[in-house]
Amino acid sequence: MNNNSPINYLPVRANLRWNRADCTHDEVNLTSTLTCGQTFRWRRQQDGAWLGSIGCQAAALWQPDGCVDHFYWQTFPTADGWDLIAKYLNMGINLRQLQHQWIMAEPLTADVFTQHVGLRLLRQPVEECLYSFQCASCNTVTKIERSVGELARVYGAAAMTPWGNVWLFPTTNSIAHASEAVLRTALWGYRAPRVISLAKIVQERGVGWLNELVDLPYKECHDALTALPGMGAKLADCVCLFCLDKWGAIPVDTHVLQLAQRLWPMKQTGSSLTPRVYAQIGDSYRQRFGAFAGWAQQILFYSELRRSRDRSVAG
DNA sequence: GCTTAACCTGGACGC
DNA sequence: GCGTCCAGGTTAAGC
Repeated sequence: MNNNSPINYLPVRANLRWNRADCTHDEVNLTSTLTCGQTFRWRRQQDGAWLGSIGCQAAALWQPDGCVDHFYWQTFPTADGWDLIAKYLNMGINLRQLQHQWIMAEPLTADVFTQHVGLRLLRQPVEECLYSFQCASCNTVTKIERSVGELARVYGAAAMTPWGNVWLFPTTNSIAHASEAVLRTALWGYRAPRVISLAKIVQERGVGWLNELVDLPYKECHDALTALPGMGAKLADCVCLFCLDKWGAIPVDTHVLQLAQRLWPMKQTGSSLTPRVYAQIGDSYRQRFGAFAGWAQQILFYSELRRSRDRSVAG
């Protein structure tokens, strides 16, 4: 059975009791949401369940193929952690209404938004996002997934689930004490010393410092993050957008740059992603899509990522 | 303020 | 089988 097969029977596991979540006004497409490049550690099991972790809990999610108005969930080891799931999936944000506004504002993107209904932005634990994206530089999504998975397997704690152990993301303390040699063998390469140094600095300031960034305005939050070693504008925007509720943040990478240049050619922008071009691209998204521009950007990014994958498969 | 090179590594691709 | 290129970036040096 491959992972693309339609699986429309709720997985049955010993001692597992699924909870159902109805989401009439805040649709969810689990597959696109968990594979759109904002997180790297959710794995689809053979029975169709998605298995991953959120902070210090493991979680299982399941949804019939093609369905976006409900899904099933459970958490481990503490069962029935709906608050955790709801916060993680940003339930309460009316995505359909947003997409309607985006299409009205930018009809060129209508096809993309109607193809990807239910792709939601996650609200991830800051530590996982901060350290995972350290691995993204000059890398492929497949290799980032492997590297981050190895980091968790070696330095994370295990949580038991009916599918077996799930490795929780390591704490700042664990990463600060990690071995550079071990991380290098886990495909982190030259990024290994960077992530360890970053963890040491966060450890000195206290992890609370990271979480308190959510209270700052976007600009101050971004400046605080880019002041950290190894954190450029793009990674800081990833953390702002995926963890700290800065929904107007636009992480501009090669894909986002190409997409913007194709959709909205700008006289000034060159092919290099200089700070000026970076700011121009971000502004062009915010002008079109408003306060939730980061949500719109993620859907457009996912579409561009799939386009680029399809091109490479087609040769 | 812009460009360039260095930093790791494995998969894809051409030969 | 082998060589080359490229991939969600950051940083520092040189111009």
